[in-house]
Amino acid sequence: MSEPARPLRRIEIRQQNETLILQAAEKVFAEAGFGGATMQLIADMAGLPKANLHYYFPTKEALYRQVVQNIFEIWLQAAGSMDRAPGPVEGIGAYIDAKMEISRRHPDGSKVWASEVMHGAPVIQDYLETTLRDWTTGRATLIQRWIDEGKMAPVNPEHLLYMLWATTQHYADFGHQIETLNGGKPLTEAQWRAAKESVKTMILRGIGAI
Amino acid sequence: MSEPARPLRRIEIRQQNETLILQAAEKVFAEAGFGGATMQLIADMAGLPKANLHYYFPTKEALYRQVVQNIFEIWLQAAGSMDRAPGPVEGIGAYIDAKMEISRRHPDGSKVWASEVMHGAPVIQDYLETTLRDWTTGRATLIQRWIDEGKMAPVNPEHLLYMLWATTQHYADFGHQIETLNGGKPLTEAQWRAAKESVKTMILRGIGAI
DNA sequence: TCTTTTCCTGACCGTATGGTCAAGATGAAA
DNA sequence: TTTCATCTTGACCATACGGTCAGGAAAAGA
Repeated sequence: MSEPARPLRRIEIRQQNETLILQAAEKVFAEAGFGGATMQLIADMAGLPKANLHYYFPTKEALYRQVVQNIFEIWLQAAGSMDRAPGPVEGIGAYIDAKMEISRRHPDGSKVWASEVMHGAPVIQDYLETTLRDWTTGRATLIQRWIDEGKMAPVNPEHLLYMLWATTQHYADFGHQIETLNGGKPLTEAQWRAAKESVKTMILRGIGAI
Repeated sequence: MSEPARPLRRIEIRQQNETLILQAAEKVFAEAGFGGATMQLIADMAGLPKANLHYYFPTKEALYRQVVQNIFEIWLQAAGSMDRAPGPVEGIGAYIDAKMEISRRHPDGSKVWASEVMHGAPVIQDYLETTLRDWTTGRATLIQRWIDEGKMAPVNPEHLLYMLWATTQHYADFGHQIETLNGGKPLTEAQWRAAKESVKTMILRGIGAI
């Protein structure tokens, strides 16, 4: 029936349980918000006793912090897709693809991130002021270069970035609304493709790149 | 110093206190989320004893529900700005203006709305399925007509609407992030104008209307 | 004025929550 | 096998929360 059940090694135990807890936590935090989430609920979803959660993560805040940081890592990964591109069509196109894929694969993470920022970023304010700000100014410079090279229309780089974030993350954060308007059914594979294409076409044409 | 302090009439008292409570509630719900908000905090912010809140609103849910409904009303008002326009430039332009103005004037309301939808719209699901769905299909038809009349490129109307919502509401929901990237200062009057223009230009060009 | 209705609020209650702890179980090391 | 470090967990605790209530204050009506 089940696994041969070889006794797990220490490191395996730790990693397995931490992953289990973090996955459950991401889901619960996304569904209920930080204040609405309870350690008991996360524990139940992870299939562990509540006291065990506090063994791996001393406080609810610590657990939440880890969840948010993990999301930021994913976010940073996608951020790289914009570089090493000869122009906006490839660079911004790839970035939209990557961010749409995140919205599809990690909707809970995206919601936790949105919630965190909406509440004033109490936990990741320092990231906003360092990593995110650096990334943003770097990318704004890149966009400005493309503009100077005549590869796209002279748009405000910051507002373009905001539009990219807003539009792509909307498919995760407001996924429930989209699903409702889609007759109560999640977007199909084909609909996701259409969404990506729509977003890419409208934005790339909007910045005069195509 | 202060007012002559004519004793308030019943109806005045009721209206004044309800408004006071609703304003405080909107702020607290936006800052802390439904789960993180406490009746005590709302009461303190409104300058009333907690028991008085329960006199006007029987439960926390009832108070929250009223806050969300008020936001939906504002949302619906802006929704009208898209009609009675000869084409996308005027219609969508006006809609963007209206929604950007809401993001600026009612950022807390926008956050509460976003939070509500992100958590699966437990309170306003029926609105999504009725009013919002009707409005959306109606506007999609309007956009399709503009496309058929050759006034804009053939884009998917639904995804255009999502982009409009996402982009405009981003300035409220992620206002903290934008403020941080703006050197920690809120957008100035001029920056808001620039934001509006950027959004309008990029989207209207993106749909081939200009 | 007297009566009735509405408004106000301090004190209180049951519950649920985040967090603790001590004692036991289990895998690693000697 | 024996010893040690890590992991597990039921029971427990202090606190904070949503909500109640009784009794008084104030306005409206007669």
